[in-house]
Amino acid sequence: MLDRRFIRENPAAVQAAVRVKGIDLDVDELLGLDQASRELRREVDDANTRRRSFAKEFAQADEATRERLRAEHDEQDEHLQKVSAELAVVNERLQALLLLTPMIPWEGAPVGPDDSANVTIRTWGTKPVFDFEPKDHVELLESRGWAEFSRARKVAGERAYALTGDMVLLERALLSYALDHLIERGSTVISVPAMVREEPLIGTGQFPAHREETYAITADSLYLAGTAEVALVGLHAGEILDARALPIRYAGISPCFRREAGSAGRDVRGLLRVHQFEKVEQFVICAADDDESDRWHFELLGAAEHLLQGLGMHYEVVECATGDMGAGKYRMNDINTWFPSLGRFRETHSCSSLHDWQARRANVRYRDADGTVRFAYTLNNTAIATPRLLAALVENYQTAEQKVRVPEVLRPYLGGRAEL
RNA sequence: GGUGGAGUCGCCUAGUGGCCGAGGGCGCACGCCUCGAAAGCGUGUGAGGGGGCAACCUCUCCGUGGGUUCAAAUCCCACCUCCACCGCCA
Repeated sequence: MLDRRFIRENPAAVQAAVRVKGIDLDVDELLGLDQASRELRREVDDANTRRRSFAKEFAQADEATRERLRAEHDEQDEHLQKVSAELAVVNERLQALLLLTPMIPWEGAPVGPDDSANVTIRTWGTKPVFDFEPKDHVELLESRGWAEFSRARKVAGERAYALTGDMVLLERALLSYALDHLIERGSTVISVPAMVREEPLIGTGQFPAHREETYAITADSLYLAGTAEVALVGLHAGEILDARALPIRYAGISPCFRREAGSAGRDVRGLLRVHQFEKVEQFVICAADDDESDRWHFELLGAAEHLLQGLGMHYEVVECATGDMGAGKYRMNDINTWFPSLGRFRETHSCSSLHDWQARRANVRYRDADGTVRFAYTLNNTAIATPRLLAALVENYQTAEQKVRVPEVLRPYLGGRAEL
């Protein structure tokens, strides 16, 4: 969400952002509503001023005068009611449009409608070379008895899965590896609610634009969050933080739920796109400073790369295009990890800077050293999302004997085992 | 699921219809005092919006949303959260 004043003063920049991000938003309507809202507000304010002085007068009047005043009041009150109602209508529509306003993207972001316009900015490592016919993760897991797919789908429908035996341990190892590394880098580990209210979903930006991607628990007016980010933003919603408390750095772990409504029929096989997964998410709330935000962006990205390098996984980092990054993002870098079975990279991480777009929605502020209250900046990045990364891992580390070699960094979490 | 209590400007608190357009204390900031500090004294100290070149004027917010009233922190209704107890329970 953008600042109303900013929109008023920079309509062309907002228009441009709407265009390159492919947002369905009528900026002219927004500007008109902003103007109308301010005019009506002025009228309501004036009416309230009169109402208040009227009450004073009434309190001091004698009974006869009061009778006369009551009649006057009805007229005034009617006007106030009418204007207030008009203002409420305008504000409701205005707020709905404001929630759709996009962050102005970084000027270096490739302009394009979707991820086809993303640009690879570096790659790390090399493709694994196999002297046998490698299996994809589904074949491998099934042949080793490491997963249940059709049985799980009997229980929970399409995209459901159950990990078995060593796969459970390997997944847990991946998560532990990520948590331990993020602690070392200075984050606070935190496990957060996966069931959340509507407010934090609006706060992060999932709602209203992506409502259909979220599971609703209607009986309790709760939703299943698609990422720990929702709770992490929500934790500090409405707060005015002390500048000395910043940056706040979290490593949040939670189950994540996604309806994948927009991807129906795609990647239905295996573990690539599932409705329920586990994720360690990096999240930062920092001061409203572009340079500082950039530093954290690369710190988060660096942490994710470090984890992948430790695992010895071949990956590429891409600069995401304006149409791919989402409304709230200032800048987004995805990391795509190599999947031998696909013969290509596939998104496993996403690092985003949102500047104050998210903090403004969630009302996360801080008091600067000079006493000024500002909206904070927020950033987030995947550390480990599994089972997608787990699938990549087993595909990359499979042997001719259908075993899986364990990367050095994970062995401490698996009782020192070098092979599964 | 049930019963009872509570939610006020960072923290604690006063406030049961108009004097609240919210008082006090703590904390914090600045000043005086001091060689320096502490103590003491003094001054200031919530957020958001609108108008004005400006000093300034003005509106909204006492958990949230409605309602009653000329007038609501205060009365009524619903909800949220916290605390205590009862029931159930991994």
